[in-house]
Amino acid sequence: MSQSNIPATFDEISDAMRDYLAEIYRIGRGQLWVSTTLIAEQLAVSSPATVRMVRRLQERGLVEHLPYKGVRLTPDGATAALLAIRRHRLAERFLVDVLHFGWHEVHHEAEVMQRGITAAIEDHMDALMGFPTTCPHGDPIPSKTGTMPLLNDRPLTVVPKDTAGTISRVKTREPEKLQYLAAAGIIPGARFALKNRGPFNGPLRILLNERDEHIIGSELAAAIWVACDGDPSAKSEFSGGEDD
Amino acid sequence: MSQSNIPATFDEISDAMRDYLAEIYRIGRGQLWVSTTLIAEQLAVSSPATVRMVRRLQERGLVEHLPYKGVRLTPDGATAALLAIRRHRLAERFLVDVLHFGWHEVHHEAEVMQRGITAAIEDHMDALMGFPTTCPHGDPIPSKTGTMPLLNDRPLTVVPKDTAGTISRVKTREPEKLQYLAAAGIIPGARFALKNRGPFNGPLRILLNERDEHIIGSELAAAIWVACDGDPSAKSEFSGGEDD
DNA sequence: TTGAAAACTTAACCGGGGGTAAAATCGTGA
DNA sequence: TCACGATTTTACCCCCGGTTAAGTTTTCAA
Repeated sequence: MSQSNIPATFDEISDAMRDYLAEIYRIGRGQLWVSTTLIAEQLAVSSPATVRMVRRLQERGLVEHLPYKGVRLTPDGATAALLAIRRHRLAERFLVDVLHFGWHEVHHEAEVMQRGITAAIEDHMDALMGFPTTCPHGDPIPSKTGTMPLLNDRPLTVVPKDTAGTISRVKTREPEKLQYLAAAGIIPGARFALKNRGPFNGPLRILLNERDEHIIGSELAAAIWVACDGDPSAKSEFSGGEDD
Repeated sequence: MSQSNIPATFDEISDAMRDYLAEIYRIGRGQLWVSTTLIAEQLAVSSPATVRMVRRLQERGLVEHLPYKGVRLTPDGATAALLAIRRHRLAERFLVDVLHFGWHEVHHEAEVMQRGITAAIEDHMDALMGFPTTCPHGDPIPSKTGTMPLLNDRPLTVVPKDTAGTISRVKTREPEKLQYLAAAGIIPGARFALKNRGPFNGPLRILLNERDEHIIGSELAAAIWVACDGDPSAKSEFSGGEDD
């Protein structure tokens, strides 16, 4: 019963509510208590707006709120959040694959585009693209039933020297960084091998696709997440993702 | 100056305002005085809601309102209306050509989809489809500068016997009719020749694409608009279109 | 331990967009 | 010409989602 009314909830709430839920999921990875002020900052609205919205979401049973402590998604809230994130990531994928946008410009466009996606349009987009499993930046696309595939990946910055694997995600929204990375070929799916690591968070030297060598500063490296060869391919505590 | 601020106006108004402007254009073909009650009926809202919106649009210089007489678009209002209609018809075309919807189901979907179209997305969609000039039902798509191409066509019901030409538009939103017509091949672009006309608004007999014969009742025929061979190819007082 | 700063919430207000009920106006037939 | 019915507008109400200003509560450092 809780299973069957899940899509109903999603359709009955406003775009703004979906935005808040998705942001709460993003910040707290679907589980943690999240501060209202942080939500407000991320959504670029005032704190009072957030507090009032949190109360509305609580009345609908989508979040729990402990005043002065934080907000946490209920199971229903998490499902709604995941369906919202699904639309966003599908939209990003669509903008890149079908409408030929650059991956650095899709975040904002997708935010607007989301509002124009009905269930039917979502299904047609999904089918046209062959049921993609990730957004252009590598973040997994939640299923239609509201479950998030888990990736077992980590930031390049914590990978030991002489490890090889595959670029899994690029966790930044900054267009300049995204453009630079795309030009360098550092995109999800590319093969990498970590050759060297400078001291004190120094630059990393990687071999890309067994061909090109790149030197990457730590700021950029922190945005690059990778799946290392030999690691099991699921279950990660970083599953939620910071972007999108 | 009035030319250059036209897109600015369009971006500064709400989705609801665009809906009202498009509806006023549709009813009055961009020129006539339109009753607030009629607008309300078409948009399925109350009269007071319409009157209040008309006041807002007037404050922005997009309509003129003579109380108890009616509403008329200003040049700026007409331009904004045409840009809204452009988005709607592009969305319909996109849903049919790219997302493989049936033409009978796109009207409502396009209404929602409109809200998610930015200027950039509009341009990419337009280019991907090769800059289409009509929506799937044959209505012309206004240009980016807000001008409506004129079609010189008329309802099949007023065409004389033994005339040949091309189906130009199908002016109905009823899914059943649209499905029937599509199955019969009566779609914009198809060739027709009017063979016979029954008395007293009786059924019409047409030859389609020089191959198939169809008998069409007057109700259906009223929805079929055609361009007859030999007619000049522009300038029509029916230019605005009743649907979409 | 306590008091100031920071974090968070409440209160009060605004505009957009929807509704109903009642008043105003228009047009027309007696 | 005048009164009645239909059309249209005004007056008030609702909720949503945003704001700033003014409290609370918590935290942290002296």
